Amino acid sequence: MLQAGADIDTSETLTERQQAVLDAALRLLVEEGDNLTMTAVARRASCSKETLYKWFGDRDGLLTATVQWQASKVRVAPVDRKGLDLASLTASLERFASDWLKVISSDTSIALNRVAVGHAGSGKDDLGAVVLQNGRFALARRLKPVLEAGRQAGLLDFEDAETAFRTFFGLVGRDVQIRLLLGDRVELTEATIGGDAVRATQQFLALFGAKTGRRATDL
Amino acid sequence: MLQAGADIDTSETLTERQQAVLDAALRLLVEEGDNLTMTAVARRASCSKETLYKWFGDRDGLLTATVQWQASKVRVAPVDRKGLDLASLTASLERFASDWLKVISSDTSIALNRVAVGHAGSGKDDLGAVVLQNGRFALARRLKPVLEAGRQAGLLDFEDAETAFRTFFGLVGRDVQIRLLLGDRVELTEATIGGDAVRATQQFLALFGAKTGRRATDL
DNA sequence: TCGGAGGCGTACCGTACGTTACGGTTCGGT
DNA sequence: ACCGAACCGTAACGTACGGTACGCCTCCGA
Repeated sequence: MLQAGADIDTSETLTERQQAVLDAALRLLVEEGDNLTMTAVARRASCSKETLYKWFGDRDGLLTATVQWQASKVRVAPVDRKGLDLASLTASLERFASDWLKVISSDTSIALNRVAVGHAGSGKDDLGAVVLQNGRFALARRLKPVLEAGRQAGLLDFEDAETAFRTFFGLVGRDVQIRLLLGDRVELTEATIGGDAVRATQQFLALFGAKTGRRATDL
Repeated sequence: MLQAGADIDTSETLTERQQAVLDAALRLLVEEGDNLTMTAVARRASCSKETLYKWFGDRDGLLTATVQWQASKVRVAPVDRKGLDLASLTASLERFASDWLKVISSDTSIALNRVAVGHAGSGKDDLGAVVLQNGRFALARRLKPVLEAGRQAGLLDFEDAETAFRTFFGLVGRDVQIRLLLGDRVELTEATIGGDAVRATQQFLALFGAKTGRRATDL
């Protein structure tokens, strides 16, 4: 399952300067992809290579630090589940879907996923694990409580929250992420994202909504 | 949309020997990922580097040739749509889902997608386009006629075949592909694949099936 | 005022790898 | 038997880049 300690805080023990360096590295990563050089990072960050190596060990260390730094920036607050009715549940789901689509279509997410996928092949570091933890698994951790609350409120009907989540994930993402990663220019405006969010939510409610007392299957 | 001439036949104008070389390169690609060297390919294929460069130009040429060679091997026959009823439609959809899951979880597919994703960042070649054409878009081309036939037979109800296909795609794949690409060890046995195939098909039919005259939304 | 720590810039080293060059060998055609 | 083309194996070249060493500057505490 590869959940091995990949979500350590790591947000602190980073001085201002180091964060600035990592931001520069991140920007460069978005522009250049995995073929960014230590020299380029040093130049962009206006620091010396020696400092890079002292702080981050080696190239892989810098990369993982960069990925974790970006991950630590997107921590969001959990949703409140008081007074849950169908409208608020729907709104929550739509918001999750919309946020998620915005994230995976952002330049930095695409760049980060690209390098992580590339590195996942020859397992020198665990960039893939880090990205997974702060991407797909973080989303699950945040969404599952909402789903459980919806079930307890009698609005949703499912047996396994994990399965329900994965279906929602599929309905929202569809082919978007792989197409973006492979370089396809998918047009994702605010409008289409919003439309996809409500569509996915409606489809999810059609499959797992409990109000009619009938559902498709959950197997 | 990036459909630019990426599905040229390219299956011929390849001598036996060249195909063997590409097979060796493919095997090496699965083992080593994108950090395979020309020397390694030459050694594995028992040919000289000079030959590699004469045949394929440069490293990128060899890589694209390899990807296209693999793509040309998976051409499958279209499904027959005579005598379509709910049972046969269901079977077709389940078969598509099952085949698709088997493909994306195969070692070679994962390796190919990894290098394509990696190369999609710095666009020197169009590996991403090739993979996309022979992956996601090829599946769409094969599945859409089935969906259309299902609609004409009064079994399915949707407005846009593309949208319906993308939903099916999402229901089948969910988070599997990105997790595999990122190095997560997803357990995909024959049994789970089969189960996922029927689950996705049932969910799809629940959303787009026309028999009850009611569908969720198609937006 | 001074000394040392931290950090910048840069030159340098070693190596891996893409690419080229070259001698030797096989093989089909004449 | 001979010629040339295709090809194998390998050596060699050039370069890019990861990693290190060093000189100099700045700042800060004593």
